Amino acid sequence: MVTIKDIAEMAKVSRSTVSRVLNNSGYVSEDARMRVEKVIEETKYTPSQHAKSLRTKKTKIVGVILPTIQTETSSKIVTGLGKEFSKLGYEILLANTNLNREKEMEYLDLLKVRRVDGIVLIATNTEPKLLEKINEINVPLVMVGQSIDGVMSVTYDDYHASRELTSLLIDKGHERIAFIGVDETDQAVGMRKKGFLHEMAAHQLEVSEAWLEKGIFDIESGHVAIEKILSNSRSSNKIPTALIAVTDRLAIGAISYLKKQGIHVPEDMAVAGFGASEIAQYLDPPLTTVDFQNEKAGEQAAIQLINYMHSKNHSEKIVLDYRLIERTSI
Amino acid sequence: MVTIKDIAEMAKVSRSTVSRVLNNSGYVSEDARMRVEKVIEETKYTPSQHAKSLRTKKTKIVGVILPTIQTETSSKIVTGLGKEFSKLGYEILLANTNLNREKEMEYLDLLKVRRVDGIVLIATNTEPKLLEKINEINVPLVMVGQSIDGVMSVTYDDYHASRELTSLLIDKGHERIAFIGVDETDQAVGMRKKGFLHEMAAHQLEVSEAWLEKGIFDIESGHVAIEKILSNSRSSNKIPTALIAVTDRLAIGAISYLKKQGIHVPEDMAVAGFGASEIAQYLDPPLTTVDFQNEKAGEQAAIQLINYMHSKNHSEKIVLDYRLIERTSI
DNA sequence: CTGTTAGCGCATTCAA
DNA sequence: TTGAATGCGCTAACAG
Repeated sequence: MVTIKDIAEMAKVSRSTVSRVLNNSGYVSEDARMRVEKVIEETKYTPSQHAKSLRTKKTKIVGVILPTIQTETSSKIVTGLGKEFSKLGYEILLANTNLNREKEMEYLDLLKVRRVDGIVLIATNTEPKLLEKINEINVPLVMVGQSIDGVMSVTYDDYHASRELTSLLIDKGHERIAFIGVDETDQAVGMRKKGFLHEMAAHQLEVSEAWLEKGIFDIESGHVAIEKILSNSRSSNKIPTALIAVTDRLAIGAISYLKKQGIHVPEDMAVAGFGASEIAQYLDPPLTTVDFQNEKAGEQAAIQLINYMHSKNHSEKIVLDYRLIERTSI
Repeated sequence: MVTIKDIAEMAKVSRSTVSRVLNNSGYVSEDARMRVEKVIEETKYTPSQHAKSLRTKKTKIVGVILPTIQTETSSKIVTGLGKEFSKLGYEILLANTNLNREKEMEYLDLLKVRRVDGIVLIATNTEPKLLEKINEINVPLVMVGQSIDGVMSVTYDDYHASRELTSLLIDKGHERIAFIGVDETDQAVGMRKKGFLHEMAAHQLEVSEAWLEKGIFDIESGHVAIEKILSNSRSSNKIPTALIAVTDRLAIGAISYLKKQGIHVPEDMAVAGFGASEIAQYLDPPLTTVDFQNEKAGEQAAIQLINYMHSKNHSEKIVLDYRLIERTSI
């Protein structure tokens, strides 16, 4: 591999001069610059970013830890991150935990070893051990989707979005509303449940335990959850007339089951989700959902991290706006 | 930042010894090892991968260039790649071109600058300029989804999958089949069209130009394409009874339009796609599609690249099997 | 405007 | 079993 030394010799200048033309820094005579550029062109020389990083202490790499890349949420966030980071010449080192929480910790260490300039953590929990590790590695870090005290973050307004969605359903005359949530260690998504419960309470509407189920983040579990809800509530004869699922995928799974059972959406049961997945509008019926602007979240997180790394002004916590998308599934 | 030198001093040994315990190489007395490990633990020392790379000429990073992360195809491939690479301690540097072809070239250079050990290119074209650049940078590289002579690759059997799908439709009595393709520079997807045309020809079935349209890789353009096909063919009174779209998303867009027009699927028009997207089975009606096993493609590509990098046996070209998934949309 | 020098953090001879 | 010395490829004073 050809190095800066080779270029220097071939162009009959010193390595410093080559470095100068490489980085456009300091004075270089037109003559010298030309010679150097010519040699670089001829040899197809590409400087080693590693050697450079070793000197400058900047890698221009940011690590992105995520639970899975196979959701629209994650991929949109990553797209947003990429847009902003690439503007400044940062590249993304991907750390996919595949929903394995221990790996979240491992990757934090690993990214430190890689000397990334910063880390974006698309987290699924807010356990104390996580905060501990974050402090230990001492690398600029921003969380997306979850929030911990003392850590920069970009989050969604899950709570109010959920209240508003619930309110919308109530306005439409629904009094028995079912809810499919997820594991409670996900605090952010937990706020969707809280918002739902509060809004119901605010309207003096009771929520039966029979209407509350949990799924994981796939379509199939939406299917399973609504099945349980129906069987739970059939005995009490209090069958819900509406359903809120914390993700579009859960909602899709639920709708699929309902259709198979001959239960019409929205006539027999209104259904709404969260996430504004691309597919939502093409479903039959089109799905009511909440747009959390994931791509924008990614962009904001990138900007926030960049500002921090460059010690510019940066906000500690950013809470993004949401947008209710009402469609005919309710 | 604490370095190997600090550790050496604190443990009262030389840097070489620290290096030895770090890499488990050479002889180290139990006593010395203990002291070093203790200090490492206390100081939370993490060795710099950059300095290490500079010496060893190995970065343990592979670059992945892709057109967009926001498709199931890409994200599944990346998941597959991640699985295999992480087993060997390789990390993934993500290079998202956002469908910008010039960036494909730029990233090839950039990854060279980063001294990645290898590159996975999820390509959308096979232009000569691309091959030129690949040869120029001279970094181990494997393509996924497309194939060029002299470049390692993992591809799908687009051609036969398409023929088989077409054949299935013909068996079901369809004689007028429409086809939504994409830009022809995508050779791989182009084979799906070729397979379709060949199978039709093999059955002496004519294909009207009016039934051939193109979309891009989103749902909306499926919508638009089928609209055109219908208006094209209405005049000739040869309205197709079936439709093949080269991706599930195109098919979904088409179905959405058909439903709005009161055209029933599959009674009035059978519809099939490619890609086996997760959503396909939950559609109404469930979509017939072709599973190309993208995650496996990612795994295979990773294995292939790793073998090449370690100069083990590796196959030049891998063609993956497909699986036809027949559902009630046809 | 340019070259000399030093050193980033580490692995790897070579001697001891 | 250990340490001293060297250099990976580059940037950044500093002196000229």
